[in-house]
Amino acid sequence: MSLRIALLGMLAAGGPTSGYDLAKKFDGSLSHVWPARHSQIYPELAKLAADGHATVRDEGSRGRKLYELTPAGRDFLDEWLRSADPAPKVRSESSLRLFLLPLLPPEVAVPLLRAEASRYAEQARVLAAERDARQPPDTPGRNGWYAADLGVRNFTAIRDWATATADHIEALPRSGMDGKV
Amino acid sequence: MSLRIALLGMLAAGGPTSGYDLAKKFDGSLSHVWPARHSQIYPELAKLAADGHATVRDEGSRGRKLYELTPAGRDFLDEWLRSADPAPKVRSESSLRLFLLPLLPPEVAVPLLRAEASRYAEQARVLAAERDARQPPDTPGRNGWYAADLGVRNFTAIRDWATATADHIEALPRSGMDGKV
DNA sequence: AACCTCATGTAACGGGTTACATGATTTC
DNA sequence: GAAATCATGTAACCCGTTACATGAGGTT
Repeated sequence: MSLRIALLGMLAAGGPTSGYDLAKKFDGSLSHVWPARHSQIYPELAKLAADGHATVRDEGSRGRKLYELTPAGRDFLDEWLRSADPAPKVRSESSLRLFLLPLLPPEVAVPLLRAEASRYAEQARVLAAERDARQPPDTPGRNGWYAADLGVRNFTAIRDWATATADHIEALPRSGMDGKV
Repeated sequence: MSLRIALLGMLAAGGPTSGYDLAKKFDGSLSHVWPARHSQIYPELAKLAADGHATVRDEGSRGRKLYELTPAGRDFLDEWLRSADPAPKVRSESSLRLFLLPLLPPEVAVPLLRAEASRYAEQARVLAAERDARQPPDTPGRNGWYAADLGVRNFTAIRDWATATADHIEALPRSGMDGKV
């Protein structure tokens, strides 16, 4: 379901869009939330059209197809957004790694945590620049300012955790057990 | 790969464990990072044993099998933790929803954002209590304090975003366009 | 005896990734 | 005219979810 929602959302936010351009969004801002490849996007767009949630508005050059959201698609999207799933699923390989890094011996874990901290700081910096390039929206939902702001806050929180955790491990008295077990 | 890593990590952190008990962890703290069901865990544990990354140390009553990490499994885990993937994948249905909420008309979006803010505040509160019940570890990697702390920071960041976004939308001058487009 | 929890497994299906495949247009 | 980019699609495989299935041991 989520891929469908993400596609409808992009069509709602950006107007008529081709599969090719949607794929670029899924490789950019959306990649931090719900990544997808063109091989998945094209078939899903076809299903969207079959279900009446989108229509092909134009066929441009090179076989380019512009998909447009239908009222039914918009309703479907709105309904999904209104009804909160109490236990939505998260699957994050990066958090899994952060989760487990403290298992390594301190002299290995600390530098890795510091490296992660600066990677996330950098990602936050880049996203913040993107966010600030767009000015804060005066029509809500337009132009992805809020989405970028969410990303910045997430990256910053992770950077803070990595720094605090590295500091904390570093401050521990050395034991002989090397963090094994 | 990630399921395997998560299993090895849990075996590294908790010593010999049964599939049944591992499944409970994947339903608890790990559910925010890498959820998994027993139907996926049991076959993967069998593969782990087949690949020499874990062994069945004991068979208890009721067919209970205690899996133990082997040195090869530990090496495999360490190697994975040391080598950072520059673009690790995240898939989060909840963030997707937050991402798209500002598409709704302000009078709908603002209450939903406030509801999300209090849900995340509550989640942060619960996790913080769990974290503080365990004291900060004096052996790194033990007892999941760092993991819980990461969760708290994430939830808090999202709550802050939802609040700030609701405030921001609320402060906008009313336009006639209802956030559609 | 009935019921609950512990404990492990399998099978069918759906969603996602990687790789394969093709052709049109633009740029050098 | 060669190469890069635009643009769409399909197929095989892997991973994850839901549902089905079974039995042991403890509780009332």
